[in-house]
Amino acid sequence: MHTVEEPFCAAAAAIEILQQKWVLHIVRILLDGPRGFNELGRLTGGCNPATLAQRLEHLESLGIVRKTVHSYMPPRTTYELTAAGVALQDVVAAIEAWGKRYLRPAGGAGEVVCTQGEAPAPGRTG
Amino acid sequence: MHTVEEPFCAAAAAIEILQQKWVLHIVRILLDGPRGFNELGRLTGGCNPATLAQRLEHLESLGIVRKTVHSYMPPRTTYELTAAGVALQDVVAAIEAWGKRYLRPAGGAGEVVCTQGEAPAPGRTG
DNA sequence: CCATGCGCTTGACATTTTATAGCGGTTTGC
DNA sequence: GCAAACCGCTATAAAATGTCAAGCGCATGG
Repeated sequence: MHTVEEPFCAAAAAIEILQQKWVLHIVRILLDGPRGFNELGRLTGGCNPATLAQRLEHLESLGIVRKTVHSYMPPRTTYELTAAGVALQDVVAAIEAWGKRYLRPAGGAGEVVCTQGEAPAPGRTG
Repeated sequence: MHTVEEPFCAAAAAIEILQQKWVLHIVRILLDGPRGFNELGRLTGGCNPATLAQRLEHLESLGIVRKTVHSYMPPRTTYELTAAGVALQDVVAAIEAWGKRYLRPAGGAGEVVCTQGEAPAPGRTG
């Protein structure tokens, strides 16, 4: 679609994959162990089957997720991370660390970053 | 929309913010220094003004980005990261490291993860 | 037996992102 | 001086994407 100026930016390329809706959630859940399709959908926080199937297929084609069919009937499948997928733990860990440090439980109107140590300014919105 | 089972998952909350389209790109660019609106749009790889404005406003309300209007006329505004925003460098760095390690320049049919170095398994990535 | 759950697809719908044009004005080029 | 380009940013419609609800074929639990 674009990306014509830079030869290859690893960060930008990785971001393109990870910023897709639900991807980071999927990885995060899978980091905890193999999961089934519906189980994964629930654990991600409610990813619908259509999107989940597409994300999973994409991640599988990328070699980040591995799909294992244990039996067609009754249907029993598990998704797990490959080595490349497990390596994303560093990313998820960094995100979680950031969240723990700068995000507060959110009262309801969206998350708010706590600018502790920052914002010497008098204004609000911190 | 959801999140009813867990009291507060920092990782999930942070992911909700970061997985929005262009957010990670914006942060990545801003990590390199303050930028103007249109400049930012170009550097992100072509984020359109409508989305960019919305993302910027959201990030600002979150306290991740700080907007500074130097002059209304001629219009001169700069966006830069707050301390919370700069802290995302760890996340971007982790993403970039992962990308460098597991992503290859992509021939054209989408990026492909290279499972080299890892995967002590006998078969191929499957 | 009937309801439920499994993995996953389909189709209609809602939300999000995109492209394009434009505002008011200053700067640049000729 | 005038036309064009650019600044930050908004409006609009169209396209892309994500969501919901239902369901297939079958095994299990009440």
